Amino acid sequence: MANVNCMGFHTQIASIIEVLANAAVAEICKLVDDDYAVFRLEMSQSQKENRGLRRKLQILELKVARERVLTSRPSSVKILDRYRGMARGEGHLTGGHRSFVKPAGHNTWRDDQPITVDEGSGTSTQHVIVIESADAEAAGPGVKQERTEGEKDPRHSRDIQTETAAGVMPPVATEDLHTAAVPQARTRRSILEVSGTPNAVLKSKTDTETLTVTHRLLHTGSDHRSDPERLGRLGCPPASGSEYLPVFHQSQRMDHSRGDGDGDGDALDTGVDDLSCSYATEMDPGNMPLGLETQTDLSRGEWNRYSSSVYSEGCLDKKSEGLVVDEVTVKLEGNVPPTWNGHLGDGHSQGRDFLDYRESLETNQNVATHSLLHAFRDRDPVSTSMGPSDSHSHILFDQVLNSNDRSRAQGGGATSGNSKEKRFLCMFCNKGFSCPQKVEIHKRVHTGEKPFSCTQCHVCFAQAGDLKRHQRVHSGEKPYSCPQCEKRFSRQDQLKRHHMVHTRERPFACTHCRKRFSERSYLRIHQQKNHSTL
DNA sequence: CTGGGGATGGGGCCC
DNA sequence: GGGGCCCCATCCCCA
Repeated sequence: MANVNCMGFHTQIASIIEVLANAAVAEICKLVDDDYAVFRLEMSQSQKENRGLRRKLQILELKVARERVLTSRPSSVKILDRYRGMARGEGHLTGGHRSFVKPAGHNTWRDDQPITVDEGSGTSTQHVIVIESADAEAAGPGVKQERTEGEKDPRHSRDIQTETAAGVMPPVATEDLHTAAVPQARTRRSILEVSGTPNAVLKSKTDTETLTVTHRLLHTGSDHRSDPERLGRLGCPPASGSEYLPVFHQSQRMDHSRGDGDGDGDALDTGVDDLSCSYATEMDPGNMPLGLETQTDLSRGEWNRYSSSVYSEGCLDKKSEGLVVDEVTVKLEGNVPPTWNGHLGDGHSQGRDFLDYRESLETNQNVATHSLLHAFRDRDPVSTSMGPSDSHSHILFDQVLNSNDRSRAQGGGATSGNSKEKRFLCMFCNKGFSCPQKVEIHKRVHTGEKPFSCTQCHVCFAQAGDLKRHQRVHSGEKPYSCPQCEKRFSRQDQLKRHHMVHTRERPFACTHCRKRFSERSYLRIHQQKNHSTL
């Protein structure tokens, strides 16, 4: 009996302890939640303060840049190189690593050639390059100069000021600028290069509007440098030791400003420790359309190649060494066209988004608008490709156009198919797709973007599956064999096509001569040759 | 030798 | 991602 009472007592104690424990846990949770809420509140306040400080910093930088423009002598050619305390990588510009990428096959820089800055070796200098066009005209090509830190050239810490009447300013040059043809700046502008983070900010500023182009590079692993020779191949050289390299990533979209003027997602948020390059471009007040056209000129070649150069750097990064995120962000402050959705960091869009912006400008300013395809055709064919300005670009351009026509012929065009499911439209051809990812892939038809590069033959592909299929060419893998003749094929569709040899199947009949063919293309060729007048 | 047609390789791109 | 279709290029055969 005593044992029974004892057991009951223990049970009661256990239950009490359990209740107390539950209460304690609940109270702890409540305290944690409260503290967490307070912490989040403090965090948000801190973030707001940071944003405010960043804005102030931006304003100050812009003011400094403008003051330098106003106070500098027009005829002077200077480069101001502010040393910010960190040791600059000696030989950064002259060693095996190159600081910018020059398209292969071009020994000299052209006006419209972009210059990709590679600040991946921890350089910490800040360059303010002010270019006024008139001097550039007078001085001729190659007035921009930059010296490594170790050089004692007095021009090292100068402002470059040139003044040209017209032209486009490529982002920046950091190597061998003696050979660089100085771009003819259409407007008076200053270029502020801030080295210290892998962020490159292009700013085109007027009194009311600022176009900020942010190029963010996040490199992990070792510091890779571009090889101009390899860059010559479609602007998409392969990476050694990797099967293929999807260089453009659809992520990071959330980081892009949408032209709302909010600095939350601006380039300065991308990391303080990063190297950044900032270019402030001053334009004639009230001439924003021209200035923006200047920027869109980048998309017609300068910028596209610029970004493709960066893109090429991404290709050079080894897959095994980590993720490479190449991102370019275009930010508009001020009067932003409502249809603007262009940000070069749009995963796969490359310079094409400038076209979108240009299109939106035309729309918003009641300028005679082109169709998207027309706008595309209006562009320099070179800029439609990922590579340098070689003949392949024109081929690619034709391919893009043809593929565009073909895509329409294959049911493309306005919301082909089931529109209720294909509600994601291609901005080029208005074709509908079921999900945004498919649109992104499809847009490569128009942009010519081919992020997947074969490491063995340097051929680039727009889709990963195409690369995978292609690699059987090198591996010799032919998993599909014909049961009739033991002939082997690397692809199933090839086997299927071959199978018609045995079945004598000829499903495609000429309507003019009743001749039959096993493939539609045979029929088409036949009709072109024999019934071309029809 | 030439041209038409067949077979095949391979890229583009949509589903 | 894979399947499938389209297309083009190339080679070969043959009338």
